[in-house]
Amino acid sequence: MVAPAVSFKNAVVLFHALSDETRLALLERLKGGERCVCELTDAMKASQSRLSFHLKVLKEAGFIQDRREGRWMYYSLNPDAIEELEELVDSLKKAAKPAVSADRCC
Amino acid sequence: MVAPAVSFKNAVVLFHALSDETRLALLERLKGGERCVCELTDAMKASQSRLSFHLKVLKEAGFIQDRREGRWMYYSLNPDAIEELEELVDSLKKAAKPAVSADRCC
DNA sequence: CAAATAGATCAACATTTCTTGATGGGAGGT
DNA sequence: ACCTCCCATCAAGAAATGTTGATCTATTTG
Repeated sequence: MVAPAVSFKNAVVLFHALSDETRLALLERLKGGERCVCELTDAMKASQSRLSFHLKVLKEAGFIQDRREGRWMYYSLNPDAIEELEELVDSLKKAAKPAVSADRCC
Repeated sequence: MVAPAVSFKNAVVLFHALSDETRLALLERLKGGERCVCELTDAMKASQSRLSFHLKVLKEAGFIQDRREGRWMYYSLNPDAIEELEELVDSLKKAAKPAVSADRCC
């Protein structure tokens, strides 16, 4: 048994999290290391609640983690999710037979 | 010059195309080789116009190609797009410095 | 040419996602 | 205790996506 074939649900969550410019920009920032929300709102010119929303999407998809320190929240990348993503993309690559057209259709 | 940093647009299109169960299922099918639309509508139980819509999204993102043969349209995977996707995921991986927290924020 | 078939496209509606501004909660500072 | 700051959350509206059924186009067949 390799893949349930009907559980793309998780993949959908991952890809959806990446299907937004603001969120990709956030990840790009976080590649430089852990950042607190205020730094992020400054850097990208986005309202606080807007960023909070996107950070939540990224967090729920598993791409980032948060850590509280006093009144600041620090966000950082979670390497595990990126690995999971790699595996997904990898499995996409494994096409059975590139050009073999099915015998007959309709 | 490596990346414009403000042109995640293409990445967004790619990831968005993958952020849907129906579309992932379509790609999965196409991994078995070229398929005509009628085969796909049969296999996945989806209305013709719905599939047509999703195939269009995948095509515009570059993941699949179509080829006409008589009155049938055959769709197949486009390896180039998958490679492009791999590069994107790869660039996500290249975090500058994992844990180096920024000095001070707010 | 007419009828039939495969599939794209369109318009209307439903659903989801994003944005904004307001409110709330936890942590420090005084 | 009170005020302030950082941030999450909520509610309402705006915008983007997906669905459905109908129509249109291209192609083949008679």
